[in-house]
Amino acid sequence: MVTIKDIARKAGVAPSTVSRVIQDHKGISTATKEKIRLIMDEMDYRPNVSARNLVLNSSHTIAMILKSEAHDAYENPFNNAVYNGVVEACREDGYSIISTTKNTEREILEEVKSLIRLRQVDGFIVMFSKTGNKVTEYLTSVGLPFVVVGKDVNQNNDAIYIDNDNITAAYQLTQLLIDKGMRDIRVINDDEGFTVAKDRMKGFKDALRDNELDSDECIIQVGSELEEIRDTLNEAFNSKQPEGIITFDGFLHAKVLAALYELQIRVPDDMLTATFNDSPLTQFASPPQTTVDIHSADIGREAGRALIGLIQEPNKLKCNITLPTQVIERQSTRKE
Amino acid sequence: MVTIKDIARKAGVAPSTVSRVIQDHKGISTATKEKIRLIMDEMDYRPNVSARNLVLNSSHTIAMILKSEAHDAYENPFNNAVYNGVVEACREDGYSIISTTKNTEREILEEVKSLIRLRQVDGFIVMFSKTGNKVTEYLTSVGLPFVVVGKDVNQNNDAIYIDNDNITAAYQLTQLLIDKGMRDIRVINDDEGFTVAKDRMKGFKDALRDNELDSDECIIQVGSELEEIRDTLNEAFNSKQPEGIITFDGFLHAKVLAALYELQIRVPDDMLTATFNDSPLTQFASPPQTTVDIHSADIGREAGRALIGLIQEPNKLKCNITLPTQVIERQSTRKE
DNA sequence: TTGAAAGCGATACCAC
DNA sequence: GTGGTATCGCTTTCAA
Repeated sequence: MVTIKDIARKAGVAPSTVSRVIQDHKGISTATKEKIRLIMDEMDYRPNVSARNLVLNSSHTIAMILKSEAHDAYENPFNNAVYNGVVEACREDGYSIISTTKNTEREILEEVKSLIRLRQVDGFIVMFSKTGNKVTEYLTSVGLPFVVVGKDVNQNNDAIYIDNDNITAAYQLTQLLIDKGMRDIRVINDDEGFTVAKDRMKGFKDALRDNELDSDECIIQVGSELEEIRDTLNEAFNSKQPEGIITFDGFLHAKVLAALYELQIRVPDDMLTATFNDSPLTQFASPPQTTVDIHSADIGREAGRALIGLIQEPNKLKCNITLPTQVIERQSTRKE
Repeated sequence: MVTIKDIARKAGVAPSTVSRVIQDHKGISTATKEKIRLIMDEMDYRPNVSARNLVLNSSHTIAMILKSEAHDAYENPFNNAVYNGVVEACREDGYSIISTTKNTEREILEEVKSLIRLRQVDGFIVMFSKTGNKVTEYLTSVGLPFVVVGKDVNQNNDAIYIDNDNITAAYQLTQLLIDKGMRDIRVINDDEGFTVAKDRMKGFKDALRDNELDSDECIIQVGSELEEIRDTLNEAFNSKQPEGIITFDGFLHAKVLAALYELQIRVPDDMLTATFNDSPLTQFASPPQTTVDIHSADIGREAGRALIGLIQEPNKLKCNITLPTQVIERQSTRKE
């Protein structure tokens, strides 16, 4: 294996000089820089990550923290897509990723603390946004860089927040259904706690209000089990079957569709359906679903880049990032 | 940060002794072992990974190599599930993972070579099995440990192979359809090259033969685009519409279902459908699909464990691992 | 603008 | 059984 000393010897300079060239240090003549770069290329030199990490006391590793049932987390295409985006961003700069899931905030906090000591993580991507988030509070207090995928609830200037404009997205999706002549539209959701759900709810209600539709009693809260969902829907539809439904997450939506199938409700003939977070689960559903593409992989890529930027330059200005959304209409809202 | 020297000082021993205790070295008295372990606990000592990697010239990192379009690879639930299994196995031993996808074997080979130098990967998980696999040949030649997810095509004793019994699984799935009275069953597949497809094909044909059914002309080869699939199926069904179809991969199957929907072929009323690789895509399809659960996450876990075992003990006997499969019947094959 | 040398934290060889 | 110490590859002062 070729080391920094080999390069130095061949170039007739000291290892420290080579090290400076690697870092494009100002104060090294262009001549030597070029000479040494050439030799590094020739010898196909790659710096040893462990050695560098050791002396810099960093791990070149970031952690991605999810909050949910482990099983669900890894099956939900949204998380996978974001993860892949993060992977991409990390590869560009040679970072590694640790990804963990816990169910409660307490457990997450433990994990975060242990991660900080145990593996020397350089920063965190927190995959959820909530008011009174203990995890972000803790990270702020210890001063470790982190970015949050979600909304900046209380204008936290210690971190970068990556989000879509979920209010507008939900407004547009709802408007699409209203434009189809739907008057009775309901929302299906499984966890009210997250900011993303609140935003989507707001967009939904705003759209109803602007179209002078009533927004009372149009929220259906469900669990995560298929049978449970089916029964809840069945009961909710008992008095009056809505003309259209919007689910706040694509993964949940797949279960809703399976439930509708069991209830013998046909899409789009009996009911229009639409959801958020486009993925194969919605693209290749039967029928393919109208969704809001929130560009999950891009969220991940931006989150990764932002975090790495923060790690390398902790004092840089922390500006939040809002990614565009796009309503994709498919057959689930196309009644002949 | 507490280091090995701090422990040594507090215990009144040399750093080397502490190091030996960490490795549970035989030749250290139980008394000192216990004493030092206590102190390590008290001081909440964690070995520095970078330092250890540096001196051991290892990276504590394994690579997972996929062969397909990047986009597809990360959307296919099978790959994600296997990956999660690998993650779990790696976490147990503190290993990190690099995952990459390339389209051609040439590109993969380049990536592998570069990975070996660039990041000092300790071993590989090769996510495909083929006859004449250049990647496994190369890895064998350089002597780096690797495991293959797939079938041991030519009794390669230099690596561990993790696989299901795909022949039997396909046989059982086919038999299930035959038991439903289906006589005209077709297979849909997108890539014949992989061993897994060959095995499933054999199981399928064996089942037909044992039931005295004709197996000619029952293979439908499709591409990966939805429109393409729809057109191919439409044409294939033109002369005679089969009574049942089996797709060799669950991700492809989702597209097939979407195509059937467009062609206005109803499942299970007009046609029974079944596939491999159970996932949310098949569980929550409309209708939920009969599938073979190949326990993808377990494949990943076993692959990870096997690889780590190989890394830590390169000369240990390399025995292949066969995981069980399980046919799960759902509504797609239940005609009222 | 460059060089010499100390040191990051852990391991393993050679002594005793 | 245990201790002393060179070593891994790189960065970074301090000097020149």
